[in-house]
Amino acid sequence: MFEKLKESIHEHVELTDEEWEMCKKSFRPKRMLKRQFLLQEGDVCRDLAFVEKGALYSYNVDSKGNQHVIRFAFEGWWMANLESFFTNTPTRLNIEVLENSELLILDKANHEKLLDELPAYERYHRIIIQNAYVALQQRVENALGQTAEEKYALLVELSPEFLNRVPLNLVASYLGVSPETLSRVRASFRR
Amino acid sequence: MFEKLKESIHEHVELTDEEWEMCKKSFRPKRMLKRQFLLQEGDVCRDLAFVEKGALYSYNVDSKGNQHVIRFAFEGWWMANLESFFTNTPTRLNIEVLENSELLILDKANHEKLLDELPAYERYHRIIIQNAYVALQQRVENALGQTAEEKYALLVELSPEFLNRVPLNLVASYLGVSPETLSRVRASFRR
DNA sequence: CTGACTCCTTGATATATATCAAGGATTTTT
DNA sequence: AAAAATCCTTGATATATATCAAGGAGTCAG
Repeated sequence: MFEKLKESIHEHVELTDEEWEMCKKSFRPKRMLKRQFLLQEGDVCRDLAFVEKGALYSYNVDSKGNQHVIRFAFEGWWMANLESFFTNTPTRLNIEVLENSELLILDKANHEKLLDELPAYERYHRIIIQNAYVALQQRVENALGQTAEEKYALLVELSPEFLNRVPLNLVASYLGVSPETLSRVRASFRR
Repeated sequence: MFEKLKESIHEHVELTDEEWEMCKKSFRPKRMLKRQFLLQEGDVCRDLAFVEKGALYSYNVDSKGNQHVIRFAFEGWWMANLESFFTNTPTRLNIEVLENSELLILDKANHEKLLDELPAYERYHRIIIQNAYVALQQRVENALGQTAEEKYALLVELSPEFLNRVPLNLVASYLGVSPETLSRVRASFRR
């Protein structure tokens, strides 16, 4: 139930057994079904979610009602809307369950307690957020000035796992192209 | 010479006078002129740069030779390529000086020393990177599914200071539109 | 098992933006 | 002071992609 979390933490920092126990106790397991919302637009994000099993995605809805996927999260990944979480403001993003999932939920009070009491957790969290920043910057780099075909080629190269687990209309949205355009690009790749 | 840095740190954490002295000593002041490179594609990024005065921007160059601006940095901001910095791999980004600048340079060894020896610095750095992540995510949200006009409107609302200090061809690049399109959008805003 | 729903693709057409070209104003360099 | 370079805008044309429409295959719910 905490395997992936333990693995993730140990990949970056070392915890004593007591520290690990304290850490574990701070999380609340939560099972969610496909299509359920972890977070909805207008709410304040009060938790960080770690994905033990399953998949989530975050998206916003524009003024015309179109969804735009910001991010996916699979096993071993964290998901939240950090802006809302840190500033206590209503979120503009929705977080929805893509596959039935087992999550570990860390609320703000426990997060801050761990930051105060476990220096290793502060370091772990800094590293996680650094890595998230780097991934997001790569996403920006891969989008600017690229054609739909170039975007798809980069996705195939860097994150082929998306294509196995995510419906293509969500992949298209994540890339910033229409589902029809993505279909045409995929067809041209098969030639 | 360290005013903005002190201000930035004190905005988030408290340092004793000794801690501040230790911190100050870790930075190396550097003056740079407009058009000089702080970092060039292919090099490994070995420093973090804090902007005391002036402006920088980072960009990549695509296969057709077009520049795509990823980020600007003004007084009080940090600039680096974090991917290269953390992984010791050659950078795909260039960092160039937009206005004559006074920078405070923190190399990796000093950065890690501060992380190890000053818990307040680790906390400060975590907060800085969190804020950077939030800003970058907002950039992604403001780009997906938006027309050129919507992108410009959001920029005017959220970062009007860019328009005062940055040539419009770089603003256009940052927004992912051509300079001509940006001109047309601006003309329609004046009506 | 059947009907409803979801997912994906393809064709036809519309459109937002890129590209190419040109010129004027301002700034920088000599 | 003059020449060169940079910055910005506008006009004309090209094109990548969106949009609308339709249909087939697979999955899910009843």
